[in-house]
Amino acid sequence: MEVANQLLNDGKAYYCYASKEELAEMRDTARAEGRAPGYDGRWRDRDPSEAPAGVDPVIRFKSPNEGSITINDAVQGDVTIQNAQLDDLILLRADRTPTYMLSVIVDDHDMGVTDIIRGDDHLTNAARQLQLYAALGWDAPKMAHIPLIHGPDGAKLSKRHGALGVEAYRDMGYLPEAMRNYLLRLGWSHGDDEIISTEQAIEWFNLENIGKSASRFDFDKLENLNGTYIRNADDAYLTTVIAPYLEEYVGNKLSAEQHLLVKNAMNGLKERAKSVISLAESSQFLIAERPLAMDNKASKLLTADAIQILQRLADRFDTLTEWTKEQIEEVVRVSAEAEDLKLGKIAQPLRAALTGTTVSPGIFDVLEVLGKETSIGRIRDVNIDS
RNA sequence: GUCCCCUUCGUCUAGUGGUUAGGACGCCAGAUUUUCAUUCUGGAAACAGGAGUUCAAUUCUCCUAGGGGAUGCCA
Repeated sequence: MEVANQLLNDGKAYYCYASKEELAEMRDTARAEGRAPGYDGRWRDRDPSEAPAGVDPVIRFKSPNEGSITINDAVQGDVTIQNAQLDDLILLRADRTPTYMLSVIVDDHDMGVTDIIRGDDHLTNAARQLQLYAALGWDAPKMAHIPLIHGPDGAKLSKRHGALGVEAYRDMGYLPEAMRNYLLRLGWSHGDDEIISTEQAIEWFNLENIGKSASRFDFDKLENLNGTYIRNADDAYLTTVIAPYLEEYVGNKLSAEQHLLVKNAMNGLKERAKSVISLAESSQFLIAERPLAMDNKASKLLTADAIQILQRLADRFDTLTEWTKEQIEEVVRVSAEAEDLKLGKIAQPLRAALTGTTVSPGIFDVLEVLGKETSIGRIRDVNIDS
């Protein structure tokens, strides 16, 4: 690369023939003596004519040994590092390819990058890069080094740990907007504000309010945030989001009617979901084939007595000419009275018959959304089963 | 080892030289309720420790401890 050659010509870089073994030895002795570890600069001023035969040299940067360099960081403040602490880094490898340190510098410069925001694990790199910028006579970009995010146990995030890509969080059922809100709040604040939309975040975000300490990833809070975003989300949008899960469940594409069915039930469904996954699961009963499979708790509710009561209820439903929530509720309440039962006693078995589970949106909503035919059909299915 | 950074409830955080140290998640209790949720009310819960500056320190300074990061012919 020309930049490396330019530094070479300016006497700001040099060839180094040190072997891997020598390097390891330098590190060991430096550590033993309590000095800064790293290359000791043995080829810094040596003439290339002394080079050992058959060794492809690397090109090292002749970094200043005296004084110090201070990084004017937008979040860390002024951080000063002694130049002596920084050894002569490699610019070009033995095979003439550039190292990361050289690449970023010239890339950023060529691309006209003005601001660098990255993890604070790059803080010492910043010092080295600043030296390089100075040697090249280039203006250094503004820098901001933000704290790292740790795993739930306080350890550094790793592949084993939860530092997964965004797709992983999507697959766990987190909405992108909830994820953004959570991450934003992790290390940055705007007073006591917690729920911050993406639009609001764009307007408010700044570097000054970024904290300096590392934070832990807390799934409980993420989940809570996810729940509130789901509750506030548009029904049609949520239906689209869970459609793929439902299609996997039924094994084929959702029909227009099924799609509509789910959308119509969404208002009650989203109220109790904390993730896209659980939302999809709680929606399954809507599009399930008759007869419904009962889960354990549901079948326990369907005693012989309960089933008889439900059949009588179904008969009453038959006589309805209008299938509206009000009509349905009226019939159920009247039935309960006629059977001398509390509403709950009839609502739970009914829920079991209609959904196959013990958990669902309000029972009248379920009835209405399912429609007269399906509702009565599912109730009668229960009779036949037993 | 050396260098750099960090430290307010369990977690994410607000905050000020004088506050009952605030909010959120979680937790506990209660209310509402056809299930589960939601919602509402109340509660427990923190300024890491030690010096110093000051009439007064959570807030300013120093030290200690603890945590994190960097120490590659990786990026």
